[in-house]
Amino acid sequence: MNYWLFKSEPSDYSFENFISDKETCWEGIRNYQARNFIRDDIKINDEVLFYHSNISEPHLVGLAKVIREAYPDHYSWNKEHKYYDLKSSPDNPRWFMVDIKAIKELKRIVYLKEIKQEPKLSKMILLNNSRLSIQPVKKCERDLIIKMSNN
DNA sequence: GCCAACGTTGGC
DNA sequence: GCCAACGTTGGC
Repeated sequence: MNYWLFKSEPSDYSFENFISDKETCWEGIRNYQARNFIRDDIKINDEVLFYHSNISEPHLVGLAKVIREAYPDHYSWNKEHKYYDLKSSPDNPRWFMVDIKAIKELKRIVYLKEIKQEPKLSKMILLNNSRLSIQPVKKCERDLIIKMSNN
């Protein structure tokens, strides 16, 4: 099983929204690196750390698991949709999504500030490529974050 | 709201 | 295939 971090701006889609939906398709990824993780690497039952970005105190807020592997992001060929891409089509989809299911809120929110202060987490992509919205997390990193959230 | 970092686009 | 211009992300 692998671990991932998914970012979302709470003003777009918060963990609270997600909890009330129970499940969601992770649509709208329009970055090739993130797309490749979705298409090639994210597997059923992988665990997702849900991160709130682009707010005053960015933080990890909850856990989810993958319940459906990559399938084409059909919004990408819907002209009405915000994430429409001229170059994507049903015959040749450029973008993909996975479905995830909410597991639970973390016992306690873990702030970016705390992650930065923890030397063992200094290699996290979160701290080194701040723009990647889907990123792998090492098991040891994930375990430490869970531990932090339980304290 | 600013702006650094980084990804994408397109002219050459 | 280079790289300037431009757009977006996201921390602050």
